[in-house]
Amino acid sequence: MSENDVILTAPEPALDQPGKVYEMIREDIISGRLEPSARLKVADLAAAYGTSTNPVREALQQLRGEGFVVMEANRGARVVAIDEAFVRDIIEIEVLIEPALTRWFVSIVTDADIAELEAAQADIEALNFSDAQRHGQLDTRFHQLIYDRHYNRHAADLWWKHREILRAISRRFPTSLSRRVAVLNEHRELIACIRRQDAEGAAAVVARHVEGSGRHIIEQMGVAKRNGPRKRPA
Amino acid sequence: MSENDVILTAPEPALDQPGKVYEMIREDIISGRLEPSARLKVADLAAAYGTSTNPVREALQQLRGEGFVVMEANRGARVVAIDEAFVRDIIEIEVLIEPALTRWFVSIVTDADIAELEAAQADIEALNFSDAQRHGQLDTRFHQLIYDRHYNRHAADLWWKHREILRAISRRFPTSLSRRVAVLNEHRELIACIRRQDAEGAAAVVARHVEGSGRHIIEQMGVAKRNGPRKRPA
DNA sequence: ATCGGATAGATCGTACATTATTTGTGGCAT
DNA sequence: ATGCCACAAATAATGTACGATCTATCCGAT
Repeated sequence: MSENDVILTAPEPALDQPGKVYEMIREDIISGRLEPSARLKVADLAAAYGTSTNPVREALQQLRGEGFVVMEANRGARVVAIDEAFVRDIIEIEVLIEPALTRWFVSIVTDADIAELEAAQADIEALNFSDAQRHGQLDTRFHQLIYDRHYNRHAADLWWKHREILRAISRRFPTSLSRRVAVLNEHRELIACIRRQDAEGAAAVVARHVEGSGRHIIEQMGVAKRNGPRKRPA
Repeated sequence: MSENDVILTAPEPALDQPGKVYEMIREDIISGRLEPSARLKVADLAAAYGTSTNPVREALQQLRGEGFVVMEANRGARVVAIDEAFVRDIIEIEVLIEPALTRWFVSIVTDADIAELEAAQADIEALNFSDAQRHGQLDTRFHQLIYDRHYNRHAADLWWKHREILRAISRRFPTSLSRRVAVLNEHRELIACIRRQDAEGAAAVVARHVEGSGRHIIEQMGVAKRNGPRKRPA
């Protein structure tokens, strides 16, 4: 087994429903069980997921189309390599899209929406950073409340895809205390802007929020690299 | 054969190279030979392209990941349906991305780049609308000169994908004279802004350019619809 | 050090089994 | 006679198996 082969060992529970291989591989990429740049051999994956090679190949093709997997002719598939440039590219796009989605949300927001946002934010604050995983879920939910309302499904889906990628990356690194505090403050600011119908203000906060999130991830990636490439957290 | 089945008849030349089925189907979608919402039966496609079902299935999965094809479980694949909302969604994203890409281009542009842009524009004007197909190619090339220089491959690739989709749609409708004149003017304005290092001006022109293009396509779609759905141009 | 064969693995093809959906049919009750 | 439900056949997607072929990579012989 070479340096970065597939590392799935547990033969996951057999699947019955069609199309599930795709979801399982996708989930394993997003959750980090399949590391960036890990080689994806169809035979190994088929064995790991308890299917034949054909569904695996189709799943990989779909993931390729979505950008989660890169394939070279006759050289097989790999999980997409994630470096600083990759994160920066995605963040730059989000800095454009998220403020636009937010601006529109402000124009249609209801009291009930704001109440939901505040409830989500309260959940986050109640958690108080005790569980990074759960925190990520709640944070995603907070923003989802805003973006899922938008009529532009393409933009919302794009956000979601980027979000999942970033979540996969973030999971591999710790979130600094200062960043976590900033997240809470920015959320509060955002709610305040929305409440007073300040679309531009909300958009500006979101832009700052996304950019800060990206900068933090890139910094953490740099730290990890300087500490030497490692397979597992020390 | 039901109302909207696959309409490819000519068995295209046999393919030898791997991965070509994908490109051929993609090209047939983009070129309009496979109409929006056309059903894509793997057996038919396999016959049409002279291969077996397996490569076709994988190609469809990849196209699904890229958004050119939609699939329902156990119900097969269709070319993505294209309506006004679809175009509007894509255009809204491009209105955000293209100005950003342009802004950066202005900051790194060289005299040689400007010369290339002017040459491309001269080609377009020399053509003088005599060939709509060729015009589209040249127009794409013009913008590609700007966007391909950008370091953000994600954003540039996204533009390219959207561009191909829009090209597929545009091909089905005529471009009005007034729109064609506007395109030329906007290109000239854009070059002027770039030449004087006016990043904001260039971004504004591009935003207007994209929005105008989108509006025109949507209008043409509306016209076509009011004239009654038709399979072939009268 | 370079060449050439051996091997691993990807790609593609064929054939067939399984499963889901659609469609058609017939009986039954109203 | 009309409408509705159950069941069966047809259609097509999905999954399995296996073999052929091609490419890249590794390794040993020159």
